[in-house]
This record gives sequence, structure tokens and C-alpha cells, in this order.
Amino acid sequence: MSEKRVTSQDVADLAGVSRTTVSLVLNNVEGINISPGTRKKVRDAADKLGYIPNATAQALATRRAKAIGLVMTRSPHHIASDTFLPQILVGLLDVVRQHKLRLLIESVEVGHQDRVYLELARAKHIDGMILLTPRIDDAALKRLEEVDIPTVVMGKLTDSNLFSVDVDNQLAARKAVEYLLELGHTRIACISNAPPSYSAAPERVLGYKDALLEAGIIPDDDLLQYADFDPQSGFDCMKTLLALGKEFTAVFVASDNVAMGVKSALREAGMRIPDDISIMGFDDIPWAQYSDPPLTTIRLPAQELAHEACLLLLDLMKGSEPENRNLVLDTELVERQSCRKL
Amino acid sequence: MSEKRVTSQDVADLAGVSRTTVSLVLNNVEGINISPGTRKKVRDAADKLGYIPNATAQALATRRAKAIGLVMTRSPHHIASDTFLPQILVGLLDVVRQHKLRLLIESVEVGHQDRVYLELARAKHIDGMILLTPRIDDAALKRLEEVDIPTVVMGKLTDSNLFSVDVDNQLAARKAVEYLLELGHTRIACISNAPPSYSAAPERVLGYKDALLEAGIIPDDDLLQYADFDPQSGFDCMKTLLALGKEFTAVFVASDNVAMGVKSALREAGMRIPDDISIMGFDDIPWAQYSDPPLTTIRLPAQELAHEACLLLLDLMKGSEPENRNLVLDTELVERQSCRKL
DNA sequence: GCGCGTTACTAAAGCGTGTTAGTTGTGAAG
DNA sequence: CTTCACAACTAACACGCTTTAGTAACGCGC
Repeated sequence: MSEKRVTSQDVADLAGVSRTTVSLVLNNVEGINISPGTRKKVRDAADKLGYIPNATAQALATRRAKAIGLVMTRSPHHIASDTFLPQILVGLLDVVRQHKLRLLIESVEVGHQDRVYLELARAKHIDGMILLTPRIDDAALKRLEEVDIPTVVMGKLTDSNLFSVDVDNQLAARKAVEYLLELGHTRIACISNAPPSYSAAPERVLGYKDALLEAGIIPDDDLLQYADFDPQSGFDCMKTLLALGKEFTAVFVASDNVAMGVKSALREAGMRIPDDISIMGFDDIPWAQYSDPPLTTIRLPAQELAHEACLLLLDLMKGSEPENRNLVLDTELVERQSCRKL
Repeated sequence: MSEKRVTSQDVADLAGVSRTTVSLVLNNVEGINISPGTRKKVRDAADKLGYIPNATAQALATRRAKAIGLVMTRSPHHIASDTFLPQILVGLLDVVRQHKLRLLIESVEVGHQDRVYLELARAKHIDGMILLTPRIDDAALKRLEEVDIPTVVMGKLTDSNLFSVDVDNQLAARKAVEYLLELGHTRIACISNAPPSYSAAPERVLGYKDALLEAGIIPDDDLLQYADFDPQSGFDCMKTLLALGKEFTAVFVASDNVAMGVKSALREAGMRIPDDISIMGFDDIPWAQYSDPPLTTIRLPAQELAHEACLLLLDLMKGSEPENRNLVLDTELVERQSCRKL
């Protein structure tokens, strides 16, 4: 309480040296000559006083905040129900801690992007940022490329030359649908994870169509629906699909979270999984394996993606420019019990 | 790129005033006289240059970081599968943004608490912190009370006089079990959410016993199991319970997440919900209403808890000392279809 | 014209660190 | 005995802002 903040001056006084020396010793500055005796005196003094350097002052002097930011451009509602967020945080925290950095979280309301990106960058709260699933049509992204802050995007942006980390959504979706085809399904519906403006959504749809075409099946646009991230939207999509009255024996839902709602709608309609309809998910959220029946899905390595994104960002912050701007991690089909042989 | 950072000096030069005036105008300092003309000149200059004050320098000068920290004392694995984290973040972000603060996320490895708490506080990265579900036996908590940084704990600590925000776990659990009793169940098992050392776990068990005793039923310790946060542990607990061979017609699972695994185990054993056994959850995670059958549970207002915790923290940071150190929010029983009348 | 309060501003001293340029003392080479 | 490199430090400026103490100008009553 009454104890004042201890500064490097206090340490210097106690050790009988200058503030400069304290700084040089405690920061282990290379290529400088300080006698071992003095080094010890400084260290002892610092220990004794419980000296903890003021991070703000350090940041001001060094011009680096020693922090990175995780920026989410989604509505609060979508963030609240984002299954991967905890995993992403863990992936980031892991790297961040090892490098003695801090992690800042920021969410931006749609429409206010300009200022936030700029403020974060210019105000030097952070030295680099990781952008989470932004919209393709985010005009501010263009402006972002002009800002001189290192940035890594989680989720690829076709029309941008920002650095990114992602999975091959199209390929993964194709694998998923090929699996259904192998089981003998030919009438396969598709419910995408999000509106087409979010980059991953159209890519997954493309993979779905790829698989069908390769098998000689013409995709039927009536069997294609776009959900909106949450279970409720999946519920609604499946209702619409069922109301059409078209026949389908399997559905590829490009998000496990959405699939929860889809299953709910199927249940209400009295359809049994996988007896009456096979369902294939995407993401492998933690509950996929505990759902009834356990959901066959595509595993998205969320934590690893965050991990790699963070490492890439650190590279950029160091000034190196990896030649590979777009890192792609592998997905894996996890076979459970929601799909059956026809 | 080549454009240099614009400082308040640049604004002052362009406006033809001093740096002091710029600061006074842009910060809307009260009780100071600046002519409207000058104010406009300064504002125009700032706009024209796109001036964004350097937050680090501001922090150093004002001695406030304008940031709060969310500190989690749990293992990466537990964080990664924490269903409420996204909601908590949204609750915090909401308040934080309105007050133009930033949010820092920090996770602490068990055993390293001392330094982290201290460093965060002393280094002045943050002006206040919110502690998430710490263990009761966290020795560093004692030390934390000595640190002069405002702190709010989410989840009550019996043995501490820190400020806290929580629900009444015991009461909520009692309500849950009373509901089962009203439906006619008398043999009711209980699977707690976590090991007894985590504060919420024993409280919920107490509520369970309260309800039974009030109904004249002696709690049978064989029917009581402690899970460990995740579905797998719930699966294991239910296996153990079933292996005992004791009769029970309902089970109160003090965590929806754990309940996922419990249901999985019941399914494997060929038992139908709610026909063969009624199941009552706790938390109301987003997937509870989409599970099969939709889970009857106790709603834990995670987002509101975070919201209130943040508001309380802001009060503390302003220097006020609310007389009520422990804020308790209401829970609500959400009736769905996993429990049936006996 | 003088004293005085008020308006409208500014000079300069912090905030706590990093870092450059420079100073001192010492031993060895010439 | 000088010269010079080098080890071992330090003085002082820079970082970009806030804020206190102070100054200049102005109107006003007498």
C-alpha cells in the first residue's frame, strides 16, 4: 500500500551504480563490458527491492508494445457461440507466453473497422495482429494493407496479399462429400456454414460441387442452403430443405455447430440418423463425438492454426518475410456413426 | 509506409498553438478556458493529420494503462474446452469497449501464480484484473490480497475477502433437485462438475443434499460422483455409477458439458432419456437446447456475470468501495425434455 | 493610469525506461 | 614518458504525452 513503486533509479542507488548500468545488466545487452562483480551487485539490489520494470516506460522507450492483438470482426452473438475461440486462445497464449508477450483482445463492430484497425496499429498498443475470420467484403481490409503493422489472417482472403494461415476448405469439403459418395449416396444436400461473403463458406461449397461433378452428378442448387454460424440457422435451413420435398439421403453440413440445429430439425421431422439420413459435419468441435449418434466430421485443427498464425506473426515482427504467404494445414476425416452405407 | 508517426507536436505546429493546448482540447479537460476558435483550429489540424495519440505515452504520463486483464488459472486443456469462455469474453468486451479500455488475456500455469499476479500489477500493464475460476487452495490468492491492484473474482472464494461475482450454486442446485423430486423421483444420483477443490463443485453438491434431506431422503454417497469438467469424465462417472448396480431414476449432472459424456454413457448402456432415466443439467451451454432430447438445465448467466464483474471492477478502479463485496446473480431453471414425470 | 480578476494560452517538469556518445582509468606497446 | 586501445562505466537525450505553475493580454471600476 504505502510502499512506493520501485524504479531502476532505486536499484542503481542501492547498487551504487548508474541507471544505465542497471539497464544494461538486467537486459543482458550483448557486446558491452560490465564486470562480473558489478553485475552481481545490480542483480542483488534488484532482487532485494523486488524491482519489476515498468512495461509502459519500456514500451515507450523501445517503441515496441511487446503485445499482439487478436481482432475479431464478428457480432457479439457470433463470438459468444464460437466453439473454436477457446482453442484459438490456447494456441495463441501458448506462443505468446513463451515469447514473453501479451495478448490483447479486440472485437470490432461491423462498420467501424477503419478506425479500430488504425488506432490499434498507430497507437502502438500492439506490435502485430491476428485477424479472425473477417468478411471478404470488408473494405477496411484494403486500407489495412497500407498500414505498416504486421498482420496474419486466420482464414484466407482470395483478393488480398496479406499473410494467412488456413486449411484448404475446398479440398476438405471435397473429401467429406467423396466419403458420402463412396458410401453410395448420390442425392446429397449441402448446408454451408455461413453466408457466402465469409471466405470459408463458398470454398466449402465449391468442394462439395467438385466432388459431385467428378462423380458425374450435376449439383442441384435447390439442395444448397447457406446457414449463419449458429444452430438456429441450421435448424431453419433444414426446415427449408425438407419443405422443398426433394429427395436426398445425405447432407453435408459445413459446420458442426450448425449441424446441431440441423439434427434438431431432422428429429422434429421424425427422421433418424443415420437410418433415414446420413449427416456429415465439419470442424470437429469438442461435442461432435458426444452427440447422438457421434458425428462423422472433418477435423479442423483450430489450436494448431492459432499456434502457427502466431509463429508466423512473430516472424513478421522480427522483420523476416517468409516467401510462403499462405500457410495451409491439413484436415482429417474423422469417421464416427452419423453416416451409413446406402 | 514512409509517412512518419504524427505526434501532438505536429498538430500543435499546424494549428499554431502549443502542445499543451492540443492536449487540453483533445482531452476535453474540464474547467479550463480555450476559445472556440482555437478549439476548432486544433481539431481541424488533428483531423487533417489523422492524429492518433500514442497510447503508451499517455499511459506513462497518466499512470493508468487503460486496460484490464482477464486472468485464468486453469490448464490449457481446460481452457480449450471451456464452453463459457466466449460468452465471458463478450460480456467483458462489451463493457470494456464502452469505457474505451482494452482487454488483456493472461493464463497462469499452476504453481507460477506469484510472479504473474505481481508482474501484471506492478508492471502496470493493467489497472485492474478479473480472476476466472481459481482454485480454492491457491496459496497465491493470499498474496494477491496484499497487492494493491483492484481485483474481482468470478466464482466465490469462501476464505477470502476479495470482491466477487457469482451465482448461488447451492441454491441453484437445490432448485434443480427439487424439480426432480416434484416429478416424483426419489432415487436421484449426482455427478458434480469438478473435483471438490474447485469452489463451485462442493456448493452444488450441498444444494443436492439439501433438497434430498428436506424431502426426507437420506443422501446415498454411492450415488455421488465427482467429474472433471469435460465430457469424458462424465462418461466415466456414469459408467462407474451404472456398474454399482444401484437403482436410480434420475441424475443431476452439475455441468452440461459433463452431461454430454453422461448421455453418451447412458446411450451405450441402452438407456433412453427420459424414458428410462431423467437427466438434469447445469449451465445451459449453447448446445443444451439442441441435444437429443433437449436438456432441462439451470441457466448460468455467464455473459451477465462477466458484465457485472467488469462493472464492479470499474467501480473499484474509480476508487469507490461498494459495501456489497459479493454480487450474486439469479439462475433460472430451463424446462426442456430430458426429465419426465415418474 | 492603477490595481485586479479573468481569459487564453504556454514553458517546462515530470512519467520510467532505453541508448548513444562520451569520460575515466589502466596496462601495454613504442 | 608518451600514446593508444580497451575495459568499465556514466551523463544526458529521446520516447510522446499530461499537467502544474506561470505569463501575457484584456476589460473594468474608480
